[in-house]
Amino acid sequence: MAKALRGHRITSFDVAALAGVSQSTVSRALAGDPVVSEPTRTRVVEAARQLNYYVDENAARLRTGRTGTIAVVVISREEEDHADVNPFYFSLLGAICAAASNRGHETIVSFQARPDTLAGRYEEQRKADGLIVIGTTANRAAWDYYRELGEDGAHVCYWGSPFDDLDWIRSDNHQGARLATGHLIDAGYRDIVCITSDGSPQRQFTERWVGYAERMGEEGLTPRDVQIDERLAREDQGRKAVADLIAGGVPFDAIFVCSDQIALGVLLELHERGITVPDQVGVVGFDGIRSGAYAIPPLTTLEPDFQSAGTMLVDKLLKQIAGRPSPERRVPVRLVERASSRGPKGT
Amino acid sequence: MAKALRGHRITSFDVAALAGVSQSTVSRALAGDPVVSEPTRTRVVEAARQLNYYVDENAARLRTGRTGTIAVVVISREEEDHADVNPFYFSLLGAICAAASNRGHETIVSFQARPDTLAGRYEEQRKADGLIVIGTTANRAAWDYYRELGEDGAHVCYWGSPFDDLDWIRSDNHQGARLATGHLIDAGYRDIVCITSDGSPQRQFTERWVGYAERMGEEGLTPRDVQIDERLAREDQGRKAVADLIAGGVPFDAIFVCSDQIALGVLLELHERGITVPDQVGVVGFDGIRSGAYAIPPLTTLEPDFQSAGTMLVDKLLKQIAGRPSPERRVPVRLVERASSRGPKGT
DNA sequence: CTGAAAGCGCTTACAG
DNA sequence: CTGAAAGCGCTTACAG
Repeated sequence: MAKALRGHRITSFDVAALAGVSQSTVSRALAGDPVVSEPTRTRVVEAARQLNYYVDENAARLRTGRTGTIAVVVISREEEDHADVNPFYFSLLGAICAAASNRGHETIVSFQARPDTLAGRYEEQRKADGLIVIGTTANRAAWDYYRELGEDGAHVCYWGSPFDDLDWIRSDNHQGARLATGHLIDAGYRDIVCITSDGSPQRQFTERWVGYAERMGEEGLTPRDVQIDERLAREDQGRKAVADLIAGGVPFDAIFVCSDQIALGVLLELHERGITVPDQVGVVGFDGIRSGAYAIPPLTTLEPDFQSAGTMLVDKLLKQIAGRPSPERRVPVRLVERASSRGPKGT
Repeated sequence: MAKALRGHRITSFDVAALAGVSQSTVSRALAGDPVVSEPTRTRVVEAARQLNYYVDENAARLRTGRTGTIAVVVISREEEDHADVNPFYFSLLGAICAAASNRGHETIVSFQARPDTLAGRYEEQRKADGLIVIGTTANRAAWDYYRELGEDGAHVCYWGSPFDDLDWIRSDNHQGARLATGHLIDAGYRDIVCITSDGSPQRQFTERWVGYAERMGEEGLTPRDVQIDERLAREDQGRKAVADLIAGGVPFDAIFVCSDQIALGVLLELHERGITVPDQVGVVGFDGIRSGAYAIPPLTTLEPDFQSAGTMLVDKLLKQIAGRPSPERRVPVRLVERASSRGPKGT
């Protein structure tokens, strides 16, 4: 078998010779063309097995023009190490690869950060049929680059795009924020603030803020926001927001944080200041990253259904390629109750 | 530009016509062949830019036989969700993709878990020039599958292989374990136990145990191990090991845990039993996963240099493909001191 | 149901 | 330094 890889390459002609049929019949038989008779197919398959033959995908793709491949780009911050990419995107990446595989597609993956090395001409190079872009919205240069790609006619789908007009999938942020806020209210918290950002390109934060504010209003409570400093690392954004909140002197007994990564910083800062969670202050995050389960204390959060997220992204892209519309945009989220927030009052 | 993707495909013949040269000159010019004169190259490059032309990689690969692509397989447990893959492997995956990109290679990524859908004939299908396998050693069927691939002549490199005879890269486990043990000893801990596994395929655990035992011996201390139950999830392995340790009645004041994931369970169990860390018991993990930084308390650990790990894996594979030997096998690790262990005595 | 032939778009000896 | 031509290994009309 080593010979098959190292020496003369086995082609469909070799299989044809062994099976006693023509090369075109080999191609049809292995592609599963129903026009081939069953006895012939059996002979061909057996010959291919004996010779350890596999179709050369480059030749097949050159001929058909289809690649059966999806490119996935993970955008990170320019200064960020690859080991420090938000684990949320790693989980999403895993789900996308799995979903693509379920649909019979290969995935080529690329981490992109520096504006001078952005790459995405996958379709022009016939490396992929389309592109899924995920990752931080903090890297504006990257988002502008991929937006342009789409305008040039490439097939692209996004997770949580900063641009509303693109083909995107997002968490059900509105419903999730309502769930989080309702959960805190039910637990007896009243002075609930929201750590968010409305100046950032991160539309998801705005959507979460709106859901929170809406639910607060329904209860006759006043929504109040603390804006993060986008220039800091996520964790430090959380620390600083808590410092700002306390410096502002407005009383609070719970915090809805629009991102788990930021919430981890919030928990650290509260801990260091001797403020006990969940007794003095309840905290709820958003995203369901696994670090939350080991935080001080374990973080209540809203977790999107990653498997659905992967499948929806892949299916949306495949439909876009096929020229069919796909209305689905929102991934369902569920509340994961942990120790950073009390349970419903009286429980 | 949209036309370039949607309508007639732009080829090197179109570029040749616009630049007023032959198709072969276009190919040479864009490939950077130094035989092409500078004025000619400039004209060709400009024509390609105008037409938004990119080389069809399928045609190029068919012709050259090289793919410029590395396949990366992440093995997970059969029952495991893709969102639950050990974050260590996600960090490693990011580093591998980055390193491959630095070497001018594309990466196709696949998550593999179920034994009936294992896939890896990347070279036979001419999808990649070689394969890097990372992930849990708990999935024995998967490791056997990829081992066989290598025996069939495929180019494969592994992270932390259960098989010593394969071409692998691992953390410098021996040195790391010595660092961890020395750190605990310096802090004044004496009854230091090691949570590990010697029956498992995970050779790295054995290597860490050996380094720990060696360092203990040098200090005249008795090494003692607690074996994990491989059937459990990593976190539960840690919880159970602590329970076993306490049930055994042997005194301990520090634990060196051979994996961060297991250590997170250890911390939770100690916390729930009211055992304070680092005062009553010091804890050190291994792997440098980011969740450790948010654990109760933040986990002291040994972190491999992920960037080196990615580069070493890619370079080892490329050398294997080129038929050249590569002696490098060990990735340097550094001690990351956090609150789960005291500092050196008197500090 | 099967076969002979064209052609996908490149790279690279070969010739000049 | 540049061009004409062969050929990589398939898929798929077309013919029978």
